[in-house]
Amino acid sequence: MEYNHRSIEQKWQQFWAENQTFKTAESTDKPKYYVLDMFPYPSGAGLHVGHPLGYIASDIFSRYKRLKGFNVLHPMGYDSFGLPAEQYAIQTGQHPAITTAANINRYREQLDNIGFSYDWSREVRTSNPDYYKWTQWIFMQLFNSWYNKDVDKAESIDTLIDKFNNSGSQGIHAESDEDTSVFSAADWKVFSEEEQQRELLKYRLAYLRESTVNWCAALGTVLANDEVINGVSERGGYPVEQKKMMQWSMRITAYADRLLSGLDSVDWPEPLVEMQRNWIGKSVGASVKFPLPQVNSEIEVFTTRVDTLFGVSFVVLAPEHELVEALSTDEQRSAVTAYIEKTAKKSELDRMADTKTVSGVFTGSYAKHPITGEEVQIWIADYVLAGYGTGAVMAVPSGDQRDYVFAKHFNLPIIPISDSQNIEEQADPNKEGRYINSDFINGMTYQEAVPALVAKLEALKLGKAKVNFRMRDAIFGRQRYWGEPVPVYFKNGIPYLIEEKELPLLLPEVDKYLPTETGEPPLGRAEGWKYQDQYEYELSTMPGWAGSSWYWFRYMDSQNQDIFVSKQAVDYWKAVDLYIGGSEHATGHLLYSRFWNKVLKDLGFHQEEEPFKKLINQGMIQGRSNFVYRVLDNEGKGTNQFVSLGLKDQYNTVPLHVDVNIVYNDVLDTERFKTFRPDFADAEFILENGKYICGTEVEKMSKSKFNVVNPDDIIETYGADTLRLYEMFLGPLEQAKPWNTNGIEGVYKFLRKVWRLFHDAQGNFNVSDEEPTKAEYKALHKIIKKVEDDIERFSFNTSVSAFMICVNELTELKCNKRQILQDLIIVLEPYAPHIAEELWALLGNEVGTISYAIYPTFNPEYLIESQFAYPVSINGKMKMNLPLALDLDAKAVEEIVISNADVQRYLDGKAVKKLIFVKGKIINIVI
RNA sequence: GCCUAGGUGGUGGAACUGGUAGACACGCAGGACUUAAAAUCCUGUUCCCGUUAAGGGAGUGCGGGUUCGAUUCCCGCCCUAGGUACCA
Repeated sequence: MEYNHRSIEQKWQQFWAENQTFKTAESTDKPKYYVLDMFPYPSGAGLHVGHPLGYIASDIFSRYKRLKGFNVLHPMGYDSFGLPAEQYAIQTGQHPAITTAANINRYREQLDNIGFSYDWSREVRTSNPDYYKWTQWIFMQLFNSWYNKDVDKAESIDTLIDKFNNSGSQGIHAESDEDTSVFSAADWKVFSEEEQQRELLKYRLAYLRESTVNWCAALGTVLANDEVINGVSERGGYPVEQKKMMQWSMRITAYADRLLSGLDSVDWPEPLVEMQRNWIGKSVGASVKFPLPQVNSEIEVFTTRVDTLFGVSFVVLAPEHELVEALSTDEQRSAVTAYIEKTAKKSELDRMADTKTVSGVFTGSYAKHPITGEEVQIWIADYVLAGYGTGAVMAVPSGDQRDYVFAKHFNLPIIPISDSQNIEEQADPNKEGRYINSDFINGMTYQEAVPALVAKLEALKLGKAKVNFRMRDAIFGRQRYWGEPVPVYFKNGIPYLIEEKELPLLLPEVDKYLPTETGEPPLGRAEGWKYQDQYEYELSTMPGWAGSSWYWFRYMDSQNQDIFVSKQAVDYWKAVDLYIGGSEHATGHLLYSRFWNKVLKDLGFHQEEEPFKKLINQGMIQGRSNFVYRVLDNEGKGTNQFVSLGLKDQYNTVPLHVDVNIVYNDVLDTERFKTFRPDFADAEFILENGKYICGTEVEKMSKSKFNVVNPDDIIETYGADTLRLYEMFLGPLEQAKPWNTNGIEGVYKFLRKVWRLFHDAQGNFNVSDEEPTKAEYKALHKIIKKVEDDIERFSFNTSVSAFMICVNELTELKCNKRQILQDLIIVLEPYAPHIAEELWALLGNEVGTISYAIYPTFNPEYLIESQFAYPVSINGKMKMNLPLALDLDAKAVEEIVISNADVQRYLDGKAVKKLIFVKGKIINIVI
């Protein structure tokens, strides 16, 4: 029988499912290993050939680890709350749960076709009440916690209440809102319930506060910062505006330092680590206050260069700064108002795009320099951003290029502050010289000046050392339907948690998935949706990232009804050892997950500071579009003639996308093309060499470009094993690459060769029990070593090539030895599990047990080179085949006499200076 | 602008700590088997010179450098992709 991928693959997929071959349990006699894929959002379009890339890699790794004797946890699930299902519901009225279930079924079918070794008994779906019960429960833990800076971790809110009861707000070092009150224990005790709750809310890790949010009117919801790309929504590309709203937020900024330092302990790709570092955006500097006696206030600025304080010649406020109104003098008021109106009209995008134009306006007021007391002008300008730092900067034109340009433009003073500065053409921020024009730090170096200044400012209570972060707290509510309800109700406008035994708080039914007439979120439509029939529930739902911020815990113990993960399970599985997914989650999911992981650790639910030890980003698979060229007539209208790529320049043509599935190796199947669209039925072709060659272009994979390739189609034609091997063969895992089916035949041929090697001409399984020869062992042990090395360093593409070489060698040797095959298929199993299982069974092993086999041990003895002639170069130049049976001693090279006549001619009487050995062989003689 | 990754045949790519550059595969050309096709197998395939061959020369984005020897290390530049930005 020929290699029949259809029957083999169907048989084993069914066997694995029926026997639960990959079901995992905690085991004490094997080390554990946790391999996780980023779970997919099940979209209506199903999987295309790009999606499984990372899943195949993780499956290969999981299967390999099993063969290496590890107890492997390799689960899969669905991130099933999200916008597309809801948008579809708005259009069609179909409940998102129905759409989602259908999409999941489709995904599952497609995943099963590829032959993954997932333990499906642990599947999670974030939209299942059994699952989101615990998402809500974790929210409650966050609501019930505060961050104690004294011990640098989150604690139960009860410990804070105790402190308030004992000593009031004194001596509390917490991450909190800015506007916390100062009170004594006695004050606290007489606070009303409402006052107490309002105060506590300022400390909770999940809190409700009036915040400036990214409001997307088109989507009818707020968005987190990572969901806004270049001023438009990540999903849909709709405009986003800044708006003040009461919103749930997560105090992720409390963890900024730990999120940053934790990056040093994980094995992640450098670009990803860098992205998170930039996102967190730590800058070390000082905050400095410029007194405003005229309004009995002060302007606080943040600076990373407090040493340049005496170079300040003016102060700049963002147009949105709260003091702008009070500081505008009557003469300047109209100019200021006009400027604010002008900047307000500019969209976020315009403001970012236009960094060249210098603009700003004088407020008419002056602030006092904190040390010299001199008056400095206060300006407003849109180069200062309201959202970063304090929304105000001290301008040092000699040291900062933006300030320099601004000062030049408006003719403001530029004060040199260092004897090493050159400020003829531009600002000079160097820290090398000694200070001048700088009061008491004159003559000091940078290292001396900074602490001196900070001490002085602290003494004056006009400044202090400060660390500033770019990262903001994460907005946690969405004004949408298809998400987790927030387990909160309101009494007198104060949020309270519902009781734990009420969980899960089920998502209620609504008549429409749109906001209410009064502009409330869709949950406002739910009838009778009140806590204990009297208190209003929170109407917004949780954001998309809620369910994905803890799901790796649930896989450890997915059926547990009492807790999100049992102590026993989490003590065994600990953290994810290998996580594979796309880099697009760098500042979203991967940051939020680390945050929740740390909170849950602080609260004592597990021990791991970081959830994902090693992370690999698989590169995106792009589409590769094919084009046909339609010939245009004299009036420029399309005719029925299509000209092949190589001849198109002789005609006036227009390119048209053509379905890549009717193109093979860029040659168009002209018959199928005629049925591609009705108006192509009588198409005529101008061929080159009897073929129609299509043009190509790399684009995003999308239906409208007819370049979507469905894995099911590939599997139908070539089989899952071929798909798995080919996706790996395509190139390095981490590299982005276009999908191109052109080379797939080579991989398919390889599998057929393996099959034929162990079958006779009649197609009967045929192995020999003879002892393998040395050459056969060599071929085998080369592949054992190579695949092991490759998998350990995630270089899957080179393994596939090595397999091909191995089988070519064995075919050459006509080797069908049982002992060779037995080990060969174990090595092959991670990549092509179906054919491996089949051959394993044919060899007479217990059916379906190859996954539990032991990876063969590499024996280096088989790889020792025999002493034949090989090329040697002299001074790295000429090469010759040296029949080297010479007994050479590298220590005494000068004594060496090389008798070979050819070599002597080249040596020309010169002494040998050095012999270069590589892997025990001489490869170069230096004379 | 800054950060990160990368630039190798007609194509995808290989070369792991500096050691025969182009493995493996696709494509292409020629051939075997076949009435024919499919399938399979064999040979060739970086470029230039050389009638075939033997042989020689050039060659890993560009220009230098270190080394007996550089795709690999160093310096300067060009280009591509991803991220990020008046971040004070």
